Amino acid sequence: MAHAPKYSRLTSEDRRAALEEAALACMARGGIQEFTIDKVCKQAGVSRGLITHHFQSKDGLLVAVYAKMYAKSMAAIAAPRPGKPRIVAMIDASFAPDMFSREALNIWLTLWGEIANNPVLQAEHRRQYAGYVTDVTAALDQITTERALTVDCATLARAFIALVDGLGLQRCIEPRLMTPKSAKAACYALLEPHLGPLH
Amino acid sequence: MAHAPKYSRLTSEDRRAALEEAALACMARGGIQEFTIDKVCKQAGVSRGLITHHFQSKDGLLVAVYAKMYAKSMAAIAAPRPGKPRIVAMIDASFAPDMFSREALNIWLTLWGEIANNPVLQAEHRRQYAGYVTDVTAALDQITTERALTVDCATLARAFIALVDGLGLQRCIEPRLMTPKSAKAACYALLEPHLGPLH
DNA sequence: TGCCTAGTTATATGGTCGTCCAACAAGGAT
DNA sequence: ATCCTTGTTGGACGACCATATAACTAGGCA
Repeated sequence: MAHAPKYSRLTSEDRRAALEEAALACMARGGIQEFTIDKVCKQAGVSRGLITHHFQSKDGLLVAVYAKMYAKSMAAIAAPRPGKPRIVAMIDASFAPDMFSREALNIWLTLWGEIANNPVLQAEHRRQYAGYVTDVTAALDQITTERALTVDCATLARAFIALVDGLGLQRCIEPRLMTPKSAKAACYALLEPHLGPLH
Repeated sequence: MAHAPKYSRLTSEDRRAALEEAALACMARGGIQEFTIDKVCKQAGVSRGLITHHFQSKDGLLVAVYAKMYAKSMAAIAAPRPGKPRIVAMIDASFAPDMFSREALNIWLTLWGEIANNPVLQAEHRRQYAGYVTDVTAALDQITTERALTVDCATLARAFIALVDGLGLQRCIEPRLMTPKSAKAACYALLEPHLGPLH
């Protein structure tokens, strides 16, 4: 009788992805307090040593988690919606259930808190964030060129991003008081006076 | 020869205030990682047992710290500036050096992260936050009644608060890229299209 | 079938965490 | 000058933390 394997071996790539997802689940559940080696490994169903093996250190996992969260968000935001301006597609994506949930926003809030105090993560953030600003600016530029407006899109983009982050913060802290609908309305209240009607 | 005292005794009130200030200094320096009993007491120059004695638990200190930070901010925001509308005074205060510093904003970011995951602090937040929304709404109402405008001030207030928080978040993470000047400009870009010129 | 690589487990280690508690002493009251 | 309240000290305690390391084994390959 062949003995059943005590565990399954994954490729390095697959195991890394599984650990990153487990880490996201932990962060979503309880913020930085749940982001410990023990809890992430228990969440993933593996033993404690694997994080050191695949990510060298806890900071290494943290950077990978940030990169994964960033990639997910950018992919959702970049998805085009036929017939709609890019900025409208971005707004729709930003406040869709997957991204505007307490769980997802709790991950972002946790990561922000780490970025502010962890130099390693701060470096990773700098590397990624510029791309987001560029994308939003381009989406605003699309409108202003179509409509021959003279608006400082870079500045408006920074304000828009801050507003989206702030709305997410409030949603995370008190989901009942900040609905996707009112969040979207706040975005249009900022943009439409400068760009004209968007929807 | 009279022996020198080994330590000085403060009133319960004074010692509590000193410990709260020490906790704020720790949070400003390094977020939640620096907010430990050992580090706060070392910052205050007292021994470890005092926090339990004056606040019962670490959570008790956390709630007191939140209340103190909140009171400081509300006091700064509520200070009137002669000849200016209240909302302009609020904006000026929100982006003054004391409140728009990386240190102060790191405290807020830390507290937000805790509010999202700590039921005790969440309860304290609910108790305090409503007052802030009310104050901002009233400041906006002052303009709309003066100018006979029909604007949904409650909704605009929520958007304004989210924007201020988001601007603070960006300032905390990358102080160089978010100056007080550009932050104020973002606020006026949101409000003035709905209220008319404010400054 | 047997080997070998590399993914995985499990334990050890030294440090830090929050809380508890008994002893101590400062400084006002008498 | 002595007492007493209460603010304060500092060590004990068990739990948990991140990391290092040695032993184990799954599964591909020859």
